[in-house]
Parts: sequence; C-alpha cells; structure tokens
Amino acid sequence: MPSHHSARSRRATERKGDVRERAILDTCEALLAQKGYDAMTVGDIAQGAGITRGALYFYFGSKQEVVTALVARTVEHLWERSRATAQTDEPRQAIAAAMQRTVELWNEHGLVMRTAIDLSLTVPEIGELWSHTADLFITAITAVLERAGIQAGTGPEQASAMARALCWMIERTFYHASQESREALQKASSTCEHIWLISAGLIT
Amino acid sequence: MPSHHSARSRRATERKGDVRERAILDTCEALLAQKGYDAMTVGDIAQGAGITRGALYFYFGSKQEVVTALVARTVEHLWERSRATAQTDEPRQAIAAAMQRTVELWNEHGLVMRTAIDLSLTVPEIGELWSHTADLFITAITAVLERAGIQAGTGPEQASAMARALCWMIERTFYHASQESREALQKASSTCEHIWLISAGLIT
DNA sequence: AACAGAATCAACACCATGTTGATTACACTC
DNA sequence: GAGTGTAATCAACATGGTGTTGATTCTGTT
Repeated sequence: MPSHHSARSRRATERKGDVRERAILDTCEALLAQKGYDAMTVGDIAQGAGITRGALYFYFGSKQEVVTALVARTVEHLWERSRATAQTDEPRQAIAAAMQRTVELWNEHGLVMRTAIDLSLTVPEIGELWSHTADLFITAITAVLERAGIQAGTGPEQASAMARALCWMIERTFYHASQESREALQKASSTCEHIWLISAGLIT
Repeated sequence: MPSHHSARSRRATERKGDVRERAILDTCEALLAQKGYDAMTVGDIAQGAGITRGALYFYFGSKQEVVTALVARTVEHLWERSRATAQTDEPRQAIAAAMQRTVELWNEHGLVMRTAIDLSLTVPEIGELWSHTADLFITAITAVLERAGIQAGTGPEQASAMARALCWMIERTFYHASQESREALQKASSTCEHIWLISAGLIT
C-alpha cells in the first residue's frame, strides 16, 4: 500500500512520477478502447507506458486501482463541467442545455464512462464514484421538473422518482448510442429530450 | 469442442449428463448470487455440483459458456412468458399488463438478468441473447405507442426511437431497483408506468 | 561527498484457467 | 452375460496473468 496519493499535493517542479502516472492512465485509456478491460493486461499497460510491470506496481496497487484512477480523473471533468453550467430559470432552456452538455460529455469521454458503468458492480470504488455522479444528475433533473410544475416529493409519481428514471433512461440510451456513432448519439439526445419535455408537462 | 449441444434433442430416458448439466447451472446461479461472477471460480462451480473441474469441462468449454447457458435458460423463460401474454387492444391495459409482467420477471430472475446485462459487453454470445430480448420488448412498446396515437416511423421523436429509450429506462431502473428490494421494484414500476403513459399521451 | 527517498526491474510465488490421456461406468447388441 | 462403443470421470500438467520481494540505480539536498 503505497502512500503516494496522500501527500501528492503541490510541488514546485513536477515530479517524474507524476509524468509516469499520467502516461499510465493515458495508456490505460487507449488500451481500454483497443481491447477492453478483461483482455487488457497489466503487462500491456506497463509496456505502453514504457516501464516494466514492477514499476507500475510502484504507482498503483492493482489493475483495478489503475482503472479506478482513470475513472476518477474523468469523473472530475464531469463535475467541473456540471458546476460551470449556469442554472437557467426557464425549464425548456435548462433541459436543452443539459442535453447538449451531456452529448458533449459522452462524445469526449464515452469510453471511460461506459467502462465505469460496466465495472460499477465489481469494483466498489468505481460504483461509489459513478453513483455519486448519477446523484448529481438526478438532483439537477429533479430541480427542473419541480420548476416545471411537477409535484415535489418522493412518491413513485413525483419529481424525485421520475428524475431517477429519466436519469437512467439517459444513461442507458447514451451508453448504447455512444457505441454506434456521433449521429446516433445526437439522435438519441433528441429522443431523450423529447421524453423529458413531455414528462415535465412542457409539451403535449 | 464437444458436440453435445448439436444432437441433444429427444431421448426416452433422461441422460445422466442432463442431470449434471442442470446441477451445474443451478450451482452457478447460486454462486452468482453469493459471490458474483469474478469471484466465482470454475472449481467452486464443480465442487457445488459434486464433480471435479475436469468433469465440468466435459460439459462446458469454459466458464463463460456455463454462464451463457444459464442466461440462455433464463431468457427462454422470458420469451415464453412474452408469447403467453395476450395482446390487449386498449393501450392503458396493455401498459399495465406489461409492467406487471416485468415486475414478476425481475422478481424471479433479477439476478441472472443483471448478470446478463453486465456481461453483455465482454461475452458476445450473451450480448446477442440480451439484445435480441430487448428487441422483443422494444417492438412491443412501439406497437403500444402507435396504437395510442404516436406517429409511426424511425425519426428521433417517433414511436420506434421513443420505445427504445423507454425500454432502456425500464431496464436500468429495474436493474437498480431489483438490487434493493421487492418494494423498490414495485415503486420503480409505478414510476416507469407513469412516464410511459405520459409519453404515449394517455395522461396529462 | 554522502545520504535519503524516489524510481526501477528481474525473479519469484501463487492461483485460476483450460488441456490431455488414461480410466471407469453405462447401455446396447449378439 | 461377454463384448463393444460411447458417455462420463478425474488426476496431472501446461499456460498465463497477478501481485510481491529484495536488490539496484537514479536524483535531489545539505
């Protein structure tokens, strides 16, 4: 159990290890795209990063830890992006903006997001990360629904539960579409937006 | 590559191997519930079924093949059940019936269905089985939507695409709820039904 | 120069998968 | 009921990937 991550904070000059760590994560992302999680071996990652397996285990405790770090890095982006988005008052605009942002996120990070979803069950840490991310989205959707006049509350037909279902709809639809093509993703986005609008009672 | 599955059709008296095969699948299902796919080893399955690893490899070519067979067995049930359901003309009734049936399916086979979904990416055969199953549902949902007056067609806001999104919403919502409890499942069902009804324009 | 800690690697131990070849149980023919 | 082919079984092996260890080299600091 290496103590790296605890005190890796600021440092004037970038440590050599930080470069290596980035190289490892980058390679991991590339290999994930090429061969998928199972087929990708620790040796592959090390080789891709230009070091030996042993050296890799100096930075990360296990294969899962590498992927978890990669997911964490990506998820950080999502949060950042979410915060940056201004909260619009008008529900219709808010929905359009949210969907637009989601398309961008999946276009950029679709691969890692899919991997995160796949590993949520088997790697508890990743499950944690992802469910936290989902909660952010669900909260946002809930707010929009309530502003659109949907009754607040936790009953099965009230804002909170509906937001949850809509969130899963978007996740899964984008998950599949992002495997296809950008066009599929765009089309999927339209469909989800449409259902969201209807559910909010904003169109008939 | 054993030739079992090709000519295993009818036989007056049940072969000993058929019993074993069932025992293997049953054990696999139990272990899946206990430890999950990764933690479950071929040795565990064999032991649970009362045979050695070698014997297991006589019946199945690999760990993945065992799980695939288990998924196939379960999915068979789904299809059967789907066929058995009478097609109602009245959309509201059709939707209620479909959701009711879906709750039952997830109550009975939630574990295997979750595993199927998880392994869809990594095990192509399972992906095939599951996507075929999903197509059945999507077709059924499409039919209901059209009967309720949603415009037919493949555009992003027409019946087919909407049905797909609704299907994924149901799949994912039930996937999560079935990990919680029967009550959660029931509540999730209400929410999904509600959104489906709204999307079909049957309630405001 | 000398020391500390960061970084590296070759070699090893371990465990799960899948394979092989030899052996036993079973059903069916004559 | 002896004989024969096929179904079923298993112990032993080969392979390959993971994670560990201990010794060694680099790099910055005083």
